[in-house]
Amino acid sequence: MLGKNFEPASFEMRWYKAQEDAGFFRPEAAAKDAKPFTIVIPPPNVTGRLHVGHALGRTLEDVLCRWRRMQGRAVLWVPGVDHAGIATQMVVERDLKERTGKSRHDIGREAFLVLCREWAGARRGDILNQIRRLGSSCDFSRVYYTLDEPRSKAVRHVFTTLYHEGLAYRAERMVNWCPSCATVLSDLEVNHVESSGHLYSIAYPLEGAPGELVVATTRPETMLGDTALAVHPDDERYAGLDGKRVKLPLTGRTIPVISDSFVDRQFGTGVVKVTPAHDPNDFEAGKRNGLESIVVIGFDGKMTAAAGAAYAGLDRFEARKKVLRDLDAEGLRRGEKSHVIPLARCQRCDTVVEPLVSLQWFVKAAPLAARAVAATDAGEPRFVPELWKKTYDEWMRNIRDWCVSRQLWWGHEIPAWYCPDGHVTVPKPGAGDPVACATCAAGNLVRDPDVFDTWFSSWLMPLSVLGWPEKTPDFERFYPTSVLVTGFDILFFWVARMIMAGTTFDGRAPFADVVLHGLVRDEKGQKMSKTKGNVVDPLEMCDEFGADAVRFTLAVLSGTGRDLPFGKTRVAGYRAFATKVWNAARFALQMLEDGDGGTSVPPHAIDFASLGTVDRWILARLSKATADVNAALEAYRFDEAANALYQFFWSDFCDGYVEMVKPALRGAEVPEGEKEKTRGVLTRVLLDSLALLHPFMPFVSCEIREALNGDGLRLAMTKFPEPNAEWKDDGATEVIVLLRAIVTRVRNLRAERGLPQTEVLRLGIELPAGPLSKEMRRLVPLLSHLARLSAVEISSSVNWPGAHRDVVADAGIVVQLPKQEISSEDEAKIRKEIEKLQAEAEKIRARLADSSFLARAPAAVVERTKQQLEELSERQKRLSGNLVETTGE
RNA sequence: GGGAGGUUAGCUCAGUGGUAGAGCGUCUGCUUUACACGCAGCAGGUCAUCGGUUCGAUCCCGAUACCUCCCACCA
Repeated sequence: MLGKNFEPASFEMRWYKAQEDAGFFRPEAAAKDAKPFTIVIPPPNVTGRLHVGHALGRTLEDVLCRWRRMQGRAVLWVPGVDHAGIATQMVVERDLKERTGKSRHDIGREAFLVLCREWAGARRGDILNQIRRLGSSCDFSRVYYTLDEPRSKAVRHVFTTLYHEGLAYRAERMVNWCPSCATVLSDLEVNHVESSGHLYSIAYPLEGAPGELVVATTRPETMLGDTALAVHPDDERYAGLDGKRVKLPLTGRTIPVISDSFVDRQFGTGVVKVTPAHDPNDFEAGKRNGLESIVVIGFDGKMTAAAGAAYAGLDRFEARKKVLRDLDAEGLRRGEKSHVIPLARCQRCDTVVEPLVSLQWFVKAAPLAARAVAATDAGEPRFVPELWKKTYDEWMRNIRDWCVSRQLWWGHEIPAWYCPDGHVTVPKPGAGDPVACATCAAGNLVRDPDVFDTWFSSWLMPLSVLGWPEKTPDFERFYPTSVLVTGFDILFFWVARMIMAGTTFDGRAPFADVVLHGLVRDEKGQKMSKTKGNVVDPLEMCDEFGADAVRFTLAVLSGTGRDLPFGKTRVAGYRAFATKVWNAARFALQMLEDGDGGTSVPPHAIDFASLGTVDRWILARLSKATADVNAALEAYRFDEAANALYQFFWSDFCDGYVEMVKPALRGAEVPEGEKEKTRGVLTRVLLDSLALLHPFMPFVSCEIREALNGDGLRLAMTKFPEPNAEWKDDGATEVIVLLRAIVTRVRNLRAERGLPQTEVLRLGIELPAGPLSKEMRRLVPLLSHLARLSAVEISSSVNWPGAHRDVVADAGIVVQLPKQEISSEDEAKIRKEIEKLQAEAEKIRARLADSSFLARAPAAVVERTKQQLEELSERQKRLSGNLVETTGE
């Protein structure tokens, strides 16, 4: 029996545990020869707490997994956790500092790694339990961790393979350096933010001649490392300057003027200062022109000794101020103006990234991208929604090499060794650590102190999670995976790279489909952020409204564009739906009890043809809803599936069927056999609805089913409903639709005329003789009950003088109202309605008078248009009649 | 600078080449023995603007305006 109040917290976790304990979440629960369905969870960071973005992804994945599982597939949904290199290291470092005041350098690498391992170990279970709280049916016997042994093997295998194929290389390049994180970053980890800055004009006096060259720069502090000025070769303003020298202010050095076509003559003065050590453009220009490179900013973001004694040790931004002051003092400033500059900032700590030259490991991306694009062009994987393929293609086309080394301690160590002479030794795939240099056979090798970018383990995910490069049984059976569900924000970081890895190392795309969902925002559409204080905690929402409601809400919202406006009021709205389901079940239980004193369930076998109209109608609707839900899920339209369910259950089942069936179930005069049949249908519709609902609401569906037939647990493994071709009855549908429309019109009329809802009326329905009229006549008692009618007359024409006349669908209706006179207000309303109908009719008449319309439009459309006109005219005529008669005009 | 997307009811958004939809909200009635997290009903939209294609356009095409987002080493 279900309690009067719907309290999800009282049963949700109980059902989760029962399902997990029963082993349902393991693929072994399915038949041996079942077709696999595989999803790998995008691993949340160990340091993190589950946020709404995760909740969305896990919900959509769980809907798919539970749905496929009910269809009999061998579902493997692998959960996992990411070691999150830089994020974890920073958290542990901060914690260490707070506790002991020490830095990681104070305690050393080994001791620090111990702390990281402890930290991650302590956190790992939390995030997994948070995933459980949502109801996610992952196979927790197969949890992966991106820094565990199998994953390390895969990482090493991939890197060594790439190296020996010439696709991984070590090079000195200008890279993105974060002085605060003290590591290099890949291009993707840098955000370009437009910010207002200044463009400063600085004079460089000519050497050995009067005059000066004025350059415009946004970074005056780098001038200390200038090794040339550059002008465009075709710029007449500066013709003949090539080869001359200028004095570099503040340094005492002189530098040459060179010509190079990379200079934009339109920008600034057309003269560019060249700082090969601190600007990517200048780095290239320096190489082209054989210029010296002077490093004046160090990896700590402070000026180096090479910047001169006056500046050494100064922070780069302090140095900028001092350079400007000093230039002022020397009278070499030539003005400044505001200038919008795209500043590169560290994604993690927001520090301004410094372009610096450094020796790092890179992966040659173009060949990998080519393989990936070849696969996606062939539809492997398919993008959902498709438009993301464009973005992906665009990025792939312009892909640049991936810097994969990081100057961190926490992560996968790079399997590269160096001998005293600096030769690089990378073992062959599958080989152990080298003992001697591959080039010179020297013995004392030193391992590269750096670790890999976290994404360098993530991009192997579907492969490594299933045991690759070993040919494990799981890999053989479950790879490639079925679908990847994730946010579009990591399309490049992760999705694109996984496709590259899959197509390169295995030859197949790692998943058949990739579903990219939007980003969850707050209810007003604002981005959630701690500083704004608008962060919604999905776990708190689960506690307050139930995980079922949270999941349903996320599923419904997932269809909307790029943003999902999520918040309390919305979740509360869908909790109301869960409550509705709960109460409908309580009603059904009462009805079933009334039958023979216990909650026995009538046999499932339903003899469709022998059923009453209402029963046939709801089964037809159920079949349709079932088809819609299945089709929507096939297309990853979670919103459509959820809405179809919501609409069917609430409008058709509760508001329609249940209300129509009450008199039949309660009426003393109804034969027990009929009641029994209806109880059978009621039960069947409810059970099927629970099954349809289960992927979205895996808890309340079980709880109710348990009360209904004592078999709640098995719901997770019950066959997912299929549309039933036999449950189709257009006649029943037509008459019920008409009946409901008539009921609405009568109720509406009462409200319009200010009659109490309890006022009993007489109704005439004008229908031509035929099956519809016959069916309707059979439903008179039901109609009378629903619309509160004292008498109903059905015939091809009903002539009740003074009665109100109207049209509903194809039927004319005639209502005897107690008050003949209508208020002026109502009269105005009717007149307005008539005017609307007239205008509409005019438009249609014009269309029908148009010879080209008649000639070119399909016959069916013309026919329908004519019908429309008739209906409009009929309704207009009837409504007008009401006015004439009642006002005596 | 390059690219993608958006503009539909008060709000958040679906949607279709042939008389505009949902949820929430507003309003009006209702203790109708499953449910006020409810029932019943009403109201509310020249589908951003201007052109074009079409018998017909909210939907297709082009332009404009405004808004988002992504990518990008030009001082």
